[in-house]
Amino acid sequence: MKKRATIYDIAKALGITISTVSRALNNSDLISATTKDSVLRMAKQLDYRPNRLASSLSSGKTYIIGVIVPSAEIHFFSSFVSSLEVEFKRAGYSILLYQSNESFQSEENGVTTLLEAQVDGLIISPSLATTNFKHLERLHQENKPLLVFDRTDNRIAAPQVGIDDEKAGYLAASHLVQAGYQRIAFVSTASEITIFKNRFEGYLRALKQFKIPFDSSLVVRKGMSIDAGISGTNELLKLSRRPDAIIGGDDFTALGILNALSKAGIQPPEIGVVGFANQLFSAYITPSLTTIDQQATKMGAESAKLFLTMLQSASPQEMAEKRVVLEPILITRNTTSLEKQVLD
Amino acid sequence: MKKRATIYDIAKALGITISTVSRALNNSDLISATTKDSVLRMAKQLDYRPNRLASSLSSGKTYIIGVIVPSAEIHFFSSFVSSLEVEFKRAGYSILLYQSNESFQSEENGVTTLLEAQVDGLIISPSLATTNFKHLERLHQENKPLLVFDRTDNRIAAPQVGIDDEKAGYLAASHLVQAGYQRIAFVSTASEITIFKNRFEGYLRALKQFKIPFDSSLVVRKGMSIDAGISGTNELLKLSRRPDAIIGGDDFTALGILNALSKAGIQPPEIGVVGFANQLFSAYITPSLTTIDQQATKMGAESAKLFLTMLQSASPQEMAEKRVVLEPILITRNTTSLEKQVLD
DNA sequence: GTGAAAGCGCTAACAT
DNA sequence: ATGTTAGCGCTTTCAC
Repeated sequence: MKKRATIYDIAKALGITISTVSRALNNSDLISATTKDSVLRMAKQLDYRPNRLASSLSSGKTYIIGVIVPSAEIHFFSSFVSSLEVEFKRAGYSILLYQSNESFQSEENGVTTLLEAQVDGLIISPSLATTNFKHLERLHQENKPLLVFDRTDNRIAAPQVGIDDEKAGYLAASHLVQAGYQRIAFVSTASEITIFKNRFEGYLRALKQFKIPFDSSLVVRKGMSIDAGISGTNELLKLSRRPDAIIGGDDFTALGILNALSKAGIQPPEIGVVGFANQLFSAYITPSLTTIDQQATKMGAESAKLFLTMLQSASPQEMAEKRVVLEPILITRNTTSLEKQVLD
Repeated sequence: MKKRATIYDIAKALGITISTVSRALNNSDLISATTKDSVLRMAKQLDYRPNRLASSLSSGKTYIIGVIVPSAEIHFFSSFVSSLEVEFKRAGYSILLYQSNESFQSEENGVTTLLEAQVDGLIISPSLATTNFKHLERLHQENKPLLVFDRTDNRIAAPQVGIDDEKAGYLAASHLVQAGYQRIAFVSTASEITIFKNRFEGYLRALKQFKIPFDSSLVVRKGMSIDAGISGTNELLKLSRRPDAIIGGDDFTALGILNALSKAGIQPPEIGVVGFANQLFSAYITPSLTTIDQQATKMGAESAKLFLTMLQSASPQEMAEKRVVLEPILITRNTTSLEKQVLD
């Protein structure tokens, strides 16, 4: 295992200095074509590979972006990360990945870890447990770009990319009303996360618009998961005045809802069901699930684009007010309608 | 934006030298408890945060592991990465993520990028397009751990973690035979990737064992995707002697197969269908899909465990022969059987 | 137990 | 166009 060649080795071999080598390697314009050429040639000959660490230490830029997601296993997030990585790679940036696992403390540790690794900036979707944002202020202090996606919250002083969650809730509820449903239940989380509150607001707005009285017994907050969907539905079915439609907090919750309904001998769209997220499976289950698409890929691309401009900017702080709000997309399928669906 | 505190600041404030500070911070045992204490206190007071970059440059260890996957969007891989990240985080390592996007060139670039970032090692599942492994030998040269997962290949000199793919193919085919099917088709990729060849070998072994003649017209190699499943199935249905069961290269292919069968008015298990991967959706589609589970989470955990021991080892090269072979798990569902299934 | 000093490999003024 | 020379912040011998 012989030592890696450094710019010193190139300089020595060529009888020039390291600054010249460095310039040649970095394509500086104040260098002669011949020198540049011989340096490049010698670099290849010595199998030279730059040590980005040394460069980073000296220049202060690592070309690494920290990304914190609740879980990389959730399709929405992996899809987002995937899209982000593609865009960043193109711009010469890499992604250091950290999962908060929906834990606030883990998220704090993540910020620390990534900051110590000297990332050039941080992109995050806060955990469900995150209710204060002090740990994110450190990015400010270090004058490093911070961007929040999906679980946006105006209490965080940073640009944010997400969907219009109020509208998403509205879309879900109004779609159901227009499909003829009247008693629309809502099974979701008790989390104080802004986007979930907003979805609920949208649901309320739709009810109001269509002059449907709000009935709090139709709101169940047991979390978001298959199990939560099942137990929430069972609870709803016990009501003297049952719902005729149920909105799930996400597609997994909706899956649980479908399962519980099926066990009770009810086949949607007899009772309507709407999910959130447009998980891959939602098109393929039977009945296929009506849901709201969150545009993970587009969100990733938009986030990358915005973030790259922040990285150029001398004072990323000034962009803190920036918001990118993508349209939620209602995907109508068989849990709310009897039309034949085709897999695509 | 005042400058971050360094060990120099701590040293100056305390009237001691940076070596002492460094030792105290790193919990060296040849330091007095009082000094250690005062250093820690002062560090906190100055809001000191270590610069891992500097430490890495000096020590040669970054505590960052490069991970190259074909795509972070595929559930198997995101699930693997997620599991890996959890285990590594626990051991103080972070993950630098790179997607090859099934391109050999991109994969090569990935190796370069990660190596320049001075990762402490590399974990990879090679792209479908990867047929030579020179780019991975660089890890050897730098004496850094390399681990291959899932798409294992004995031509790579590195420890490998995967499932027994021959057995997986065998399980799929023998299960079908035992369920009463006789003409079993195989829709997969033409890729020369070892694991796909092995699955096919397993399929052949099952046929042989049950004395079912091999019929090459039942083997379709159009790739693995929903579309490939659809067109492959349409092709098979045109045969004068149709198959009575079809194995798909992965769950998406199987999804396409189901779709094409449904269009042709055929409802499994009339024709049996088996997939690979146990994607999340496979339990929830109708009919639910019989498939082979690849144990992504366990594979991630096993990989992390093995990799961590390699990181301890002075000569990780010596572990190149190490293989961890997980059992593929047959998940029997409704596409091969009429028993009632319950969502779990 | 603590200090002095030489690096780690590169960047970026400043000089020439 | 090229060279000189401080660093970047930390680790790690080697002394004392």
